[in-house]
Amino acid sequence: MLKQSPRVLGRPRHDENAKPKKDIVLETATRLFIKEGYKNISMADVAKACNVTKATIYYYYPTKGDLYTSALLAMMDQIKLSILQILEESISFKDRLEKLVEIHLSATVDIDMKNFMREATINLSESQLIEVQASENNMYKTIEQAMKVEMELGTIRKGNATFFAHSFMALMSVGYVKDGEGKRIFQSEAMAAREIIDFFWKSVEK
Amino acid sequence: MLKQSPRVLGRPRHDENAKPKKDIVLETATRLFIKEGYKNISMADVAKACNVTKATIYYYYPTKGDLYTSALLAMMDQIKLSILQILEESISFKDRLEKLVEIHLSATVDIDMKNFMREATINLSESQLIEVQASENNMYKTIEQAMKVEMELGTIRKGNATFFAHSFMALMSVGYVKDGEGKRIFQSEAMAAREIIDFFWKSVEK
Amino acid sequence: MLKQSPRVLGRPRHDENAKPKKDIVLETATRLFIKEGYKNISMADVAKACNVTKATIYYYYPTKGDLYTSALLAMMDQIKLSILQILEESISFKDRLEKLVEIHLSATVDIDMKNFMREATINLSESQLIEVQASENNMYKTIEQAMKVEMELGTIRKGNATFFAHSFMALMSVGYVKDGEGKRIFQSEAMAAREIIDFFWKSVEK
Amino acid sequence: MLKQSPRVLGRPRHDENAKPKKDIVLETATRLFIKEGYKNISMADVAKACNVTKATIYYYYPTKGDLYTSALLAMMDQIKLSILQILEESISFKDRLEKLVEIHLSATVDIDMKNFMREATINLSESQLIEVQASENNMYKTIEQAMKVEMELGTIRKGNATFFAHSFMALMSVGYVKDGEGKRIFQSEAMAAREIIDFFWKSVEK
DNA sequence: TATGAATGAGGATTCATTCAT
DNA sequence: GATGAATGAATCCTCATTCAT
Repeated sequence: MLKQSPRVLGRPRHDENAKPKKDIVLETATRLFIKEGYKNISMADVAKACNVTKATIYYYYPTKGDLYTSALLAMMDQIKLSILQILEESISFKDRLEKLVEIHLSATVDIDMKNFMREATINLSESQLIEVQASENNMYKTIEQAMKVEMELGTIRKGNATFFAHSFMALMSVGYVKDGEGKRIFQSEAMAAREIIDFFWKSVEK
Repeated sequence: MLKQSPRVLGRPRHDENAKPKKDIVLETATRLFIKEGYKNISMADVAKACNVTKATIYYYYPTKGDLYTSALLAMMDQIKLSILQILEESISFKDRLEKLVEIHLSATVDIDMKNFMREATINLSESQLIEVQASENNMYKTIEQAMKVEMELGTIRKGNATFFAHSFMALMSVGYVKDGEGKRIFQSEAMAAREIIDFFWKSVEK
Repeated sequence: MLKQSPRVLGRPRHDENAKPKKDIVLETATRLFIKEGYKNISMADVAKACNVTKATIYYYYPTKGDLYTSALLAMMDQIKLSILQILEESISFKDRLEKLVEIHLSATVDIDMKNFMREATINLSESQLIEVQASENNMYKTIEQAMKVEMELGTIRKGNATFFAHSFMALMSVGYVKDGEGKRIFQSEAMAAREIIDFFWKSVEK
Repeated sequence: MLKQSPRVLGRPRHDENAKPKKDIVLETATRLFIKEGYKNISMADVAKACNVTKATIYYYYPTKGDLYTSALLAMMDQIKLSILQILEESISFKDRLEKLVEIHLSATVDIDMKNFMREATINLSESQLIEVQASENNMYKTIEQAMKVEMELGTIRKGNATFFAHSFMALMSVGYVKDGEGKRIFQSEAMAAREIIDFFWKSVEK
């Protein structure tokens, strides 16, 4: 009788293409935390979604708070990067902002920073929280910096750049809004971006 | 050292001046849920804060979800009422909006509707969720309606009133923002309101 | 405008036909306990089914155990009475037994005495248990007595009357049995009674 | 006085001679459920009796219903096996039945299948109940099958084999009966078995 | 007679975390 | 590296019972 699944003997060669397990865990956890929040996702949930055991996760991330911290940092880092990239393009500032909004609305289900920061405040340790806050601040500073530059260039009126940056992010999140019947109020991300930036621009133009 | 006398079983003697316990529970729970969110507040926490036992809370609210639902409904109702009241005053629309922002920034720690709705989505039952969504919708409709009226009156430009309403609320919540060092970016609620409405008004004026 | 439901003023005349509340409670409780057992029925369940408050039940029955005790006693008493009545009829003993079986299979969903006695043993106080056991014994003694009489009369063979009585009751409960597909193994109570008594009779006839 | 050393966290050192904890839990739970029933035994009771924590039990059995289901299945399986074994012996059918009864009366405190099935019906989930019912059916089918064989062989009269099987089990449980004073009505399991089978045999012999 | 309000004790279940292997 | 086995503390919820009215 034939053996069912013939496997090569000995230690399996490491699959070069396989992602390190640590990264799989982080990505999976990030996705879950975004969807359901810190308290609604258990370490068991993450483990199951990764097809590993809880102990494996603890091997890489000493506490749940650390995993959450790592997830937030990675996420913000990525957002910051993508913001930087778009802001560097050589189209008008207004067009850059519009592109930024469109891409973000397309890329994610409502990543609400305020939410993550709130959960961080409540659930993380002091040191973890400081890390996360620094990263968030960094992310906002990126936009703030761009606002300052454009103020200097005269593209937009002079004003409180921090306030402008936060207003921009706040308005961006309106793109996700659904009305009373559960329908998006915009037909596409592109249209949402257009309307949002038109609105924003009126406030900041000279 | 004196032992604290343990509460007694049975119906307590009624104090005419006392607030109904059901209201105390609701108010306390609302406060806690606002501060820490659904999952971070246990029924035991609420009970302790009310100085009653858990069973007492269950006497009035059959599940934690029901308590949360009631808290949200009451809160939204109150917000809606206060919005209505301010919007009815006989000062200019811009001034009414400014007053609205100032009062809300003063009255509460960041009541972030998006947050509550998110927790509702994740944690409530279908029927509870529907109730809460209806109430939220109602609240927004109040502002939307005012926007429509002012569009007709020609005070503001014609546009998507739903979008205007949500943008207004989104910008309002910028008033709570703190910068990298944990300092509020506005010195007072009045100043925040002034700046926010100036910003908003540029977007909506004719 | 008309008042909605005009009621007669003053204390309502006591409805002579209305059953005393105490009896309603007992009957309702008995029905529930039979269907679901002691532990699966809460005082709240009973109260709800009676349309009164828990406190009302406690007004009549000082503890849940007392309510259960009363329910069992009433039930056994009634069963004993109906047994006595049937056994007194002037038809052959075999026919009396058959009638007894048929009537009991028709009257109730499987009233399994062993079950009640077990729950009594586990949940009742010493004194309550003694009462119930006495009553159960009494019920069995009724049948036992009949067996003895018939032994004397020569209708059935001489043997252990206690054993006969219990065998009779055990066989009676086979009438409720369902097979693997959930179908009753007898088409009617009458047929069940016939088959059961035929079976029993073979064992006890001379 | 010595404090009992608290159990330590984490995976305990493995003792080769020790029974798997999963089995210990199942056996203990079975014993307790038999004695006191589903609702009267809490997970804490089981845990205490096993000298493990509740969490350990949940590690192996995801719900109390699952534990009960497993316990019933194991029990019925064992009973079925022992029935099969005895029925295969090369002594007369009547002797085999007698042995079967004697062994069961000796082996257990009144394992009342009807009781377990009732608690199952009330407390288990649909799917759990189906499993248990299948297993119970299987157990009865074993006896039924033997009855059929003996009918063919002419050892007993032809009749409804399902009814015979259930009657047999019903009569067997009479062996546990105690009279009014709490005394068993038979002096020994052997005598009970003898009397029960004599009784049963009269009903089924040709 | 009847009830509304409240409690203390427990019961099922979840979860972050630990540790020997 | 990765895991299986186990825990302690908490969480939501139920329930028998009590007592002023």
